[in-house]
Amino acid sequence: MHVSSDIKIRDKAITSRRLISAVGSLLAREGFKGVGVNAVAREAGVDKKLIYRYFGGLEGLIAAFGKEGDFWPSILELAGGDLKAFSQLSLDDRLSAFSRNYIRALRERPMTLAIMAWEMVEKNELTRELEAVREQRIMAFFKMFFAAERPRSDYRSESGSESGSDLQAVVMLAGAAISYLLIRSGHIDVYGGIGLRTDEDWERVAAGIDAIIGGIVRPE
Amino acid sequence: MHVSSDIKIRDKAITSRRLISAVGSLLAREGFKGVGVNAVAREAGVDKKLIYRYFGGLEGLIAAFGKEGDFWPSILELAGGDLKAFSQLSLDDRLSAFSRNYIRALRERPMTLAIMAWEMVEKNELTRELEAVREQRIMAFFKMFFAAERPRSDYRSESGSESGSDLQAVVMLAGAAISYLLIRSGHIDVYGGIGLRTDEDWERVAAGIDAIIGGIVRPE
DNA sequence: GACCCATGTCACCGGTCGGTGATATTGTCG
DNA sequence: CGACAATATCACCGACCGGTGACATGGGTC
Repeated sequence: MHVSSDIKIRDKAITSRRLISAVGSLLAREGFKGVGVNAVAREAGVDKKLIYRYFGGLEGLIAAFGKEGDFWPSILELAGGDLKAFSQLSLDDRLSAFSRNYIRALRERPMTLAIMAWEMVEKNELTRELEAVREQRIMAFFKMFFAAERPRSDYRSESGSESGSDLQAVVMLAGAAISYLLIRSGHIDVYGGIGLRTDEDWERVAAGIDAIIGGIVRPE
Repeated sequence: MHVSSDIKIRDKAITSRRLISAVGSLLAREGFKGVGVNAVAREAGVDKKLIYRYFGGLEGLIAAFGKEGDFWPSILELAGGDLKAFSQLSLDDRLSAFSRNYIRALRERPMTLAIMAWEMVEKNELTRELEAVREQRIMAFFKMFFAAERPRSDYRSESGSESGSDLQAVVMLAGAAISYLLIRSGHIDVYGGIGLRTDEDWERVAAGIDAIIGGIVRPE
């Protein structure tokens, strides 16, 4: 009796999804330390043997989780939701908006922050996946909105160095700083006198980035 | 026979030191995941019971290790070895030198980087100790060399915001960015197209900071 | 010498970990 | 229906974990 296909989907597919999403909720709730074979199986309400049967082990399951989820903000989100409008901003407004969008996007993704914390400590299929996606997206984002813009940009380095490479370094430094502070905000409230809790705190951080960008983009 | 005091020091003192330094070497060699009661005792060649007897447990031992070591660069080191000379540099030269000294100091301290990675993930007596020392030193450093300098500094924010707070935010953002990249350099070779391996890579990072600082300090 | 206490050793505990073989259940198809 | 293969469960393994009680040893004090 092939009852079309409605209720009988209670097999491998649904179990696999249960396991995968168990990784996610466990990761969000307890951090990467809580992600073990036994814990994941318990969380999913499924026998751990199935982790080995369906995914070949925890690594495979984690890799599957990495490929499923979209924990990294899209280019669209980093641009603030409107590519056209974003591309028409001035260079420093673009950079400023990017940093704010980046902060907001990550603050909305505790799971991504958990993975980023994991990244600081070890390498696995999940962190490799996140790493690859991020590197690809951030480079695409940079090339789309900043590198191409360089010819008609209004900044220049006053010293005789190559005028182009610094912008990339500065953008990535800003990203690194934001990432560091966001990850650490999970365990501390203040870093070097800078608060890491409230919206106002993060506005101060964003303003600091603005100051940096402002200085870089238009040295007058 | 109190044989002065030469060989008979084979007691509590030496054993405690063995345990403490075992934490250090284990941390440097295997990262914080390798620091457990059994592993530390094995590394020290001592029974683990003594960890409980002498330190009240692993937490106490780790706290003792934290108080012993000087894993955080001193103000002197961050200033480049000569406080007077450093204080006589121009503001942007001071900031530039600071970022380079900070990078070098941390690159020379893999154990400190291991603790900083640990910090990203959980809180314990060691990370609390490092956190306290760092917060104190970095604030003292900032106040000593930058905050006091503010009155006669030559930077200003063009928008109407308070002119002072930004410098602190920018300095801490630079520190955060450097910390992030240094910690991650343990597991990846490139971040956002920026290399994290060779001296030249780190020189590029330092140059990026210079560009930031240059923009901030003299917007004209 | 006898004593005592600090120091160190050993065996053992309960619990959790990752991993696996045997077995029960269930849907599908001939 | 009967047979079969996929799906799921269960019991169990050895290894390691943090933690502790019982005991050996040895050095200093009276």
